[in-house]
This record gives sequence, C-alpha cells and structure tokens, in this order.
Amino acid sequence: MVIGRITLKDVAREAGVHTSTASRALNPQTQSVVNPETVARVLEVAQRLGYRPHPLARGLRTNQTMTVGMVIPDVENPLFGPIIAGVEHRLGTDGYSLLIANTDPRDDSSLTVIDALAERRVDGMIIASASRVDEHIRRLHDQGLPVVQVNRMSNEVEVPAIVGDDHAGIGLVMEHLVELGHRRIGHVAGPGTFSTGLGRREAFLEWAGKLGVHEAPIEEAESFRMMPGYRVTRRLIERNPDLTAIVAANDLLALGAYQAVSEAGFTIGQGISVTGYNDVPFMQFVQPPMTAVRVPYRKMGVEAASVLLEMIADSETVRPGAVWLTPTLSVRESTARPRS
Amino acid sequence: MVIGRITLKDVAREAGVHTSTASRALNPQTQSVVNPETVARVLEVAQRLGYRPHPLARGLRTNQTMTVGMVIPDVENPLFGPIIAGVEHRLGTDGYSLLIANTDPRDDSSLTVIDALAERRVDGMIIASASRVDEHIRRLHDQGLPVVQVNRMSNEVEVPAIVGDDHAGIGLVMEHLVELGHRRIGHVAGPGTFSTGLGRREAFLEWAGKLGVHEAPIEEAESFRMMPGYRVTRRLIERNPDLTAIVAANDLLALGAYQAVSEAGFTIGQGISVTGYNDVPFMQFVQPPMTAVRVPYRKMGVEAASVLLEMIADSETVRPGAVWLTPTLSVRESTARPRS
DNA sequence: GTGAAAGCGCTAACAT
DNA sequence: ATGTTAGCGCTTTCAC
Repeated sequence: MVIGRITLKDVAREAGVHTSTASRALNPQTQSVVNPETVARVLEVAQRLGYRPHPLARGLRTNQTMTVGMVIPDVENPLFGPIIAGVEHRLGTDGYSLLIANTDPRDDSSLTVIDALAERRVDGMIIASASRVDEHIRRLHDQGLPVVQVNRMSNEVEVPAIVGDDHAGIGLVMEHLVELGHRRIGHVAGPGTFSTGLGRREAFLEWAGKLGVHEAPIEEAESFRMMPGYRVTRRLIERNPDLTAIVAANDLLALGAYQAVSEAGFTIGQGISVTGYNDVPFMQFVQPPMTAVRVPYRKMGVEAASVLLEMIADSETVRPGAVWLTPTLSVRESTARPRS
Repeated sequence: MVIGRITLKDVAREAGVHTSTASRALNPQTQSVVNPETVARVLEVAQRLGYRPHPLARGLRTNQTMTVGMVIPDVENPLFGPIIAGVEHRLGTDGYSLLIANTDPRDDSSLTVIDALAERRVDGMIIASASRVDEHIRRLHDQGLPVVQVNRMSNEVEVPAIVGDDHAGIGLVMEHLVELGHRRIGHVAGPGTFSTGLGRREAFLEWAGKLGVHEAPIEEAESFRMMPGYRVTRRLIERNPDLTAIVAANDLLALGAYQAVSEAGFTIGQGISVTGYNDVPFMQFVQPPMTAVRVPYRKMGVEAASVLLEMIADSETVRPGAVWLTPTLSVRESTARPRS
C-alpha cells in the first residue's frame, strides 16, 4: 500500500459528496455541522480507501505544520537523550512531530540552526541550549513563536522554562555532606554564562551559610567538561588544603575532580568526598561509585512539550515563568565522613 | 524581523517581474533560462526583502519535503547520540531536516512511528532499529521510499546498511586476548534477533577457530542489557570454570559480566579478562577501565545520511548493499594475561 | 526570455 | 446541511 495516493477528492467522489463536505466530515472540529449519516459514510469510505490527509497541503492552508523544533547544544551528551525521549513522547500523543537540530557548542551555529527550524514553519520550539543572555530566544519570542526553554534558562523571563531545581539539588548534597560531618566544602562551579552554572554556585553559597559550613571556596570551570574540572579542583585543593569535600556542578567536572583528588594523594570518599550533578548513566560504575544529584530529565522533556502544546493551542492563557523539577540524591561511595 | 511574511509575489512585484520569472530566477535549476540581469535584480530584491521560500508550498508542488525521518529504538541509549549527530550534520549540509521518532523497544510502537513519519511525506528514512526480520523495512522499501539502515541491519539485502564491521571488531578483541595468552574464552552473546548479536557471535566462533582457542563456549543474553549479561556470565562461568576471558557483545553485557566475575571470586583483568563492545562514554572510568571495541558511530551517521541523500537524488544509481565501518580497540585494564 | 494560467491537496468564507 | 468558490505560496506547463 503506497501511502498518499488517495486524496480528499477521491474520498469525496466515492462517497458522493463535495470535497468540502468530506473535509468537514473528516475534521473533528467541523464534523458536528455535517449530517451524521454523511459523516459515517465519508468516514467509512476514507477508511476503506486508506485515505491519509496530506500534511503539507493542510499546513499550507491552516498555517500549521504540526511540527515542533528542538535545539540541542550537543546531542552526544547523554543528558539530552532522556529529554528528547520525553519531548518526543508527549508530542506524539498530540500528533506533533519533532524536528531535531544540533548546535555545535564550539562555533555559534545556533543562529543558522534556529533559522533553519523557523523557516520550516515549526509551530513552536524547545530550546535546550539557552545561555543566560540569549538573543536568539528573545528574537523568536518577539516574533511571536511559542518557545519553551528546557534544562537551562536565559534571562528572558517571558519565555517559560522547565529546569531542575538547582537550589534544592545543591541543598540535598550539602545537607548530606554536613550530616556526614563536613564543614570545609569546596565548589567546582560551571560556567556562569549558563543558568545551571550560576544557579548551583549561588545555591552552594546560600546553603553553606545556612548549614554553618566554615569554609566554602569556589572555583569556576570554563566549561562543564572533565579537564576543566580537573584543573579547577587542583587549584581548589592547593589553595584550600583543609577541604574535606568537593561539590561539583556536574558529573564530568566531578570526574575531573576524582583525578585531581587522587593525584593529590587523597582517597575519594575517605580523604575527600566528591559529589556530581545530573547522575548520567554509568556514574554508579565509576570508581568509587559517585554520589550525585539526579535530575528527572525525561519528565523535564514531557513537561516542556506539554507547556509548549498549551502555548500553541492558546498562547494567551499560558503564564510564563519557570517550573523547577525536584531532584533526588543518589548516595554512593564517593561521599563518607571527613578524615579527622 | 518576522520570518516568512515576504512571499514570492512580493519579490516579483518589487522586481517588476512576474512571479513565475521570480521563481525561475531564484531556482538554481532554472536560473540559466532567465536573463542574467533579471536574475541579478530578483536576487537583490529577494535578499533585501529577506525573502524565504515557504517549504510547505514548495513541497506541495514538488512533492518533496526536504525532510528525512529517523527511527531510533531507544533515544536514551548513549549509542545513538553520535549517530544522530552525524546524520543531522550531513543532512543539514544539503538543506534537509531531521524528524526523529523514538520507538519503545518493549512494545512494538515501530509500526505507528514509521507510519507517522511516512504520512509526513519524508523524502527518505534512516532506520536504526532494524531487526533481522523486519517487515516494516520491507514495506517501506516496497513502497519505493528511499531507506537506509544504520547500526543494525535486517535481512532485506535490497536496503543499504551502514554498520560496524563486527567480524573485524571481534577479531581485534580475540587477537588481543590470544596475544595475551588466553586460550579459553567465553562469549556473552547478544540477542540473535539482531544482526549485531548474531554477527558478533558468528565472528567469535570463526576467530576462535582461526586463532586456536581451545574452549569457546557461548551463552546468549535475552537483551543487550546489564542484568541479562550478569545472569548469562554466571552460567558461563559455572559451566566452564576454566575460562580466563569473557568477550561480551556490548558494553552493558560486559558490565553485567563484571559483576558476575567479581561475585565468582575473580579479579577482573587478573583472574578473568572481560571485554566490551561499542565503547560508550565513561567506559574508561568504570573499575577496572574497560577494554572495548570502539565503533565510529558519528561517521556511521554521516555515511548513512550520505547514502540516503544519493538515493533521494537518484534512486537508480545507488547499488544496495552494506558498508562496514572499521572499528578500533581501546585497550584498558580489564584485559591482562590469563591467571596461571 | 517572460507572462498567463493552472494546479499541488486541502480548508474556509460565502452562498444556498 | 451541503455545494461553490477562492486561495494558501509555490512550481510548471504552455503561449507568445
């Protein structure tokens, strides 16, 4: 069976009605206006002929593509798999499809990538690549395109964002460490250009104060990758030799911290505790298994898609603002009581 | 600037020509038939007005969507990130976009997912979810839709496939182990329903024979996941207590093997060597760092997209068949000389 | 070399 | 309740 050879005209002819009547009968919105018997007949014929509406023709008229674009900063990052899965799942429920665009974080290809999506007349966009200052997002929003941010958020408060609750997540980690007895805790921060980097850093300071942590030095890594984590942790340990724990702003930074801590002659967990953030797959298998904040990424994707669909359906009723999803803590062996 | 408000008609009026002339001037294919001066003028006006052709309108006429669909069995599997990145990159170069559809491997949603893509009139499809017997792929191919398989392949020899060279990959591992002195090697096979499971299993047997391995028992896991790997390895060790090495058909199975080997009282690397396949991210950080076959997944995606684009451009000239990409071996500490 | 006109498949305003 | 007509924005015959 070749899809798409049967057009509305064929159905109409076979059912003995005009195409417009067939169109109305087939469309749930307008179906009520047609004689129930006619509806039944058209439906039966369409079914029998295997009629499939042509999405391009429909889209040309209705100015809707039933397609949503998603901009990912780095598809290879295991973080985004679950988000994509969640988005795709939710969209599929409503008959929408997902157009994926990958941005190389090194060059700034986001401009062309976003434009390519916009040119395709996507009905909305999900942006997983937001910087704190992000003119692309502003532009899209100004153009009136429904946009939702996910995972990270820009300063554009008008644009809804579904992100992890970094304040709560860092709180989980800090309470855990303080409970174990730590009072000198360092933070390997992510880039301040991303909401996640900045947010976790601020949360760290706040919780340090609240929980009576004596010493809470911070060093910022240039990117959320392993080698920067290594370098920054070295510096952190050199300058603050009494630290008993390191809170990293993501798992890769923590892995870098693992190496730096080992090289400094400490045993991770015993000498210095280290924590990660995100809890990407396999963190339970590194040595030692990593204590890390787990963010519900799939759910994040589902939520982002839901909000976007609402905006597409009725852009007025959706109040902008952020939704913070509550993380949990996966406690493993990279954290233990401080050395005495 | 709102994208898409300017239509061809606007450009034509402003340039003082008919829309059809403007269309010809803008289209590289037909451009040669138009007066060069007119072309220049139309181009200039289009540029100045920020004209962007409407892809739906064009697609409706040309019956091309400039869109390719990709079916992924499990977006959350880190394997597929690089493949998607490669595909997306290559497609973007030619102005094509990527529609992603995720199939839950548990239920058989691939039917609806593939149909959804087909209804959108994608110009071609990349299937990463092939089973060895796969009626969906056959159906698409029979309908005349350009289709390429990636990572795994079905028995449909008419449909091009870009996959890893499992024979070479297993050879790399076997030669490495035999060189270290191993002669009793077990294989934790993946499901025989997938070309990867079957291919690696057959390659294992062949290399075992060729390299003079005395003992080469095989146990097949029900899926490429960790727990099945654990269970199957336990059985393998119980039934063949003299094994000194385990070759797993993928990394997760190997991780399961890690656990089973440890529980059996052996030290991985020292007592029993274990190897993985795929070398997904973080395998260098598990304990001990895993020796694994590395498959060039990004390249695989690029190649698949290239072949598909060729087929779309001219379905006749493309000879079907498989392309096997050569893997490499990441030697780490999970392999060493056999215990004496 | 360019314009006129038709039409891709569908939906929507208007008429009956 | 249904048919008529127009048109979404573009490409593509067919004239001239």
